[in-house]
Amino acid sequence: MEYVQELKIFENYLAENNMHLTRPRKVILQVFLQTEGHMEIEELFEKTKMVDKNIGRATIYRAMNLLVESGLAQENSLIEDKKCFERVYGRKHHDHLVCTRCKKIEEFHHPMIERFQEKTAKKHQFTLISHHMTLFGVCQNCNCNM
Amino acid sequence: MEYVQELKIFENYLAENNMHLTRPRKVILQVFLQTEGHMEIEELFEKTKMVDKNIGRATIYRAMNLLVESGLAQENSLIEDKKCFERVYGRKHHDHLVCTRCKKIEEFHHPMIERFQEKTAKKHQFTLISHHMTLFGVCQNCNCNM
DNA sequence: ATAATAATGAAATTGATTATCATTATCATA
DNA sequence: TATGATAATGATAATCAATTTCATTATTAT
Repeated sequence: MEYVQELKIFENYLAENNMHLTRPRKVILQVFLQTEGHMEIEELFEKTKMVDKNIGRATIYRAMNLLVESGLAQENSLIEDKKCFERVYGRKHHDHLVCTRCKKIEEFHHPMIERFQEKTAKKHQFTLISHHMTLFGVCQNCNCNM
Repeated sequence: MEYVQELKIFENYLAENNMHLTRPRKVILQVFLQTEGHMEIEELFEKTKMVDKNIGRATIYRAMNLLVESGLAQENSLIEDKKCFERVYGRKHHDHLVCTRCKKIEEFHHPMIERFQEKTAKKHQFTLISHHMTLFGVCQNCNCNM
């Protein structure tokens, strides 16, 4: 079994809340961890079906919420009107750059922006919890093929 | 009739697209312009009902899309799972700071952040079109009453 | 005034997500 | 390792915002 750390975190979270590490949850965790980048429910549903075709969509929704609550996953709102998840444990914080034509997603991190966000929050007397920042543009490839 | 500028912009946009400035559209524009801050469809629906109780929700949805397309309105995703609009014509660009407890929304503008966003896009060879940036935190008032 | 066409409102539809509920699985305890 | 209390599951129904459909009405160029 790979992803020992993540499994332990999930187990702990479940135990703390009197929940069980069931087979479907194990499968969903594995599929989630093995998927690169951003993923939608439907993609996870298709992939879990390969492993166990009995796992239903509702269970995916439920399990993904648990993964977010346990700190392993993060929900992004990159896609309009759809939930979208990505790994967060063991990965550095980053924001996103989305090509509005081909939908390609790139990640970036800008420490100065983060610092200014902190300062802005302080100036408004807010205790900063998190932020969403997404830049929308046209990538080089799409720019050339216009 | 107030908001001569805005009305002219809307009229132009409609004319350019072979669409008509109808009474419902006029009413919706007025209600939209007279509403401060951020508004949801339901709020606009209630307010237009005061002026003309026959205007339906579908017409509000359709008109708001036109207002966005004409550059008078902007759609924000501050509220999960719901459309949210605000005036954009004649107002300065700004981003948002949302209190996660009382849902209060404050506006801010940070030129340095904007500049770094530009630089980041350039570095990734993206032609920047727009961005979403929202900071989530707890406002002073909510912090005290915890 | 009158065609040609656009817009409307009511109702139906969509599509993602959540809730329900009977059944099944899990696990601490005996 | 059996048992019973409880949690989880999957199928299905329900929800809810948003969109589409469509017969009717309004608009505008002529």
